[in-house]
Amino acid sequence: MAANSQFSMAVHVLAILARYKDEKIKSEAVAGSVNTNAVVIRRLLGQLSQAKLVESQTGASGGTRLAKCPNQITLAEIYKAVSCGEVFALHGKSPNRDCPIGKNIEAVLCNLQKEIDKSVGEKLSQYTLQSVLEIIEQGKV
Amino acid sequence: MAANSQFSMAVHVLAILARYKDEKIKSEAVAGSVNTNAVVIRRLLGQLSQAKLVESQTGASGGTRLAKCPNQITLAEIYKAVSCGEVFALHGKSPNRDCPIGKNIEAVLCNLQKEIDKSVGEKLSQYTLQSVLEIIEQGKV
DNA sequence: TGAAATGTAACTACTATTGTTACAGATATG
DNA sequence: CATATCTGTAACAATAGTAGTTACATTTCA
Repeated sequence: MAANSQFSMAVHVLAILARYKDEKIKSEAVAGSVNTNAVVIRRLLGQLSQAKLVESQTGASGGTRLAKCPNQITLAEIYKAVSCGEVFALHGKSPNRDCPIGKNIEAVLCNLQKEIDKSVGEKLSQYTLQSVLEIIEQGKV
Repeated sequence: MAANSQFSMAVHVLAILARYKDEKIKSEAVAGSVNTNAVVIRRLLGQLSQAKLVESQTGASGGTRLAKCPNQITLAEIYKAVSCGEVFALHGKSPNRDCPIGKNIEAVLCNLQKEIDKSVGEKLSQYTLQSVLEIIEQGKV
């Protein structure tokens, strides 16, 4: 259970907030749907809050709600907010610069990485939270 | 150093094999360029061998060479061969099916995951090992 | 036969994620 | 104002995946 599922959880959490967007939702309630611990949810909400996607209120009768309309939040923003990192990682250690390949491979891979990330971002921006919610509520995929 | 850099290493390794494609290269030599241990390279070559991208020969004067021409190997094949997994992971625990969102979110995310993976695959198939090698050898990116 | 190479198992070290407990701080409400 | 309630966050354990390393069986050439 070490694979990064923050994006999945984030979409789940935001879909709940979108579904009940006139209410402030408690982290405990969200945790019940996601089936995890409330602290895990609050950690995630912290990232989404920094990205200005949600607003939280502390204290009694506090909770969290969306900071923007569901149709103004794209999946790309969510992905970026939880910074899942890159699709693939570069070398841990630097390649040997005495080798003609090792000398230049990093720059090439780095550019490729950017290109892939951009491509993922473009695909994800085709969906808004609203559109995802609608698909979920229709119950058909 | 826990991030998955197998794809990066695989491209590096295959670029070397492509650069010297008339010779059998020893894992020790490849490890020298990648700046890692020869066993790490052999593990990687094992995956590439299963994907029929390389051929290895055991024994004295053994080594590894490409099983196909560099212009017949796309980065998508390489990515698939080292199975970096998906761009994002689904929930670890199953969501609560008593919640209208939790009930359907998995199917939606699963479909989205497939779509993103397909999009990455399409982008990666735009590049062949040959084209990457040329970029590397030009020394400019 | 022996040297040299791959293939692979086993182990350690490191890192990231998740889950959990604990508690400080904020706030609505009686 | 006092208290119950909720968020924010620190600290720690458990789990798992990657990389690095050692060791050794197996294969093959000379």
